[in-house]
Amino acid sequence: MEAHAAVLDVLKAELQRERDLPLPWYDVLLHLSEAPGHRLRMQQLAARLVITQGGITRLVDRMQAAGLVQRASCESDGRGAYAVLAAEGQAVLRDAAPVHLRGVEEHFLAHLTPQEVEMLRVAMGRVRQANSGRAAMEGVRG
Amino acid sequence: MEAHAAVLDVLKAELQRERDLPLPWYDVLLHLSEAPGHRLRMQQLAARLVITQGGITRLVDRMQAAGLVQRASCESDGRGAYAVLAAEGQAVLRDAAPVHLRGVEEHFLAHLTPQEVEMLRVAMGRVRQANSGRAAMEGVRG
DNA sequence: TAAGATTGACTTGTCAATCTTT
DNA sequence: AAAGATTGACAAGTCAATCTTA
Repeated sequence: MEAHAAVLDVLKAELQRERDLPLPWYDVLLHLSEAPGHRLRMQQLAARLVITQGGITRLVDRMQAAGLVQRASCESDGRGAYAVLAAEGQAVLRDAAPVHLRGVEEHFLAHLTPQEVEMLRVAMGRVRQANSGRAAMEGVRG
Repeated sequence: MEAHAAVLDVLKAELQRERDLPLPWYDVLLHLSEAPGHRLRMQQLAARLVITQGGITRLVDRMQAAGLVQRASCESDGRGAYAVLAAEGQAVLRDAAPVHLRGVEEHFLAHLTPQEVEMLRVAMGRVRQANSGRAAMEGVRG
């Protein structure tokens, strides 16, 4: 827990200082850029960032106001909405990615052996899988 | 990152639901109970929780209002203040610990082999050490 | 009736300024 | 002058209620 918090604080401060970009914004841009059509449903995005529905609405609000993403309605489901990567968002991501990737390398990966990295990848994937979506199920036990 | 967020959300929700206790409060109680004299300077506590000075002041404020901790002045340094574990806080910790420990076992450790756990412990200790206190140093590079 | 998204009220933490003591 | 703690103003998320569409 402490390692996670410490690394994140460093990466967050670095991205903020060198590119004036909050880490959650980077995360949104990255996920959108990897998605087909550079777009994701609000729910999908919320799940990937592990935040709530209300949270993703407000986050996308701010990024839309800054011109980094746009909203688009969903043809197949009138209730749904897409968050779409804007051109400006793509540019910002391209600009920030090297900084962040170097940060991850320098402040995290550099302290681990390749074996540790691989084990971490596999083990954490297992943990993530087992716990995804569990917080939502209030009274459920098991 | 996603594994961390997912596990934490589950543990947080569990502790809140079954013992009506926020996870940061548990963390404070735990650190105080392990400290000599059941007390820690505000700074020490902030460092362990990886939050800011202002943040720890407010957190201790709330827990003091709830009767779980007390404040005490420091004899050796008139500027300093201690957060001290109160009797009620000790009771709350005793009551909540089994729930949380079972949660950690069930939602985290159960998905890892003993080898993975040990490697994680060592590797993350290294990462934590390398990154502790780095976020505070604004312009420093290296 | 339920699901997806949004909004209002609120909680909790951050940052920068301030106060006290060293 | 600097360090430890606190405070005011603010940022960003949560929860529960609401609106629209399925």
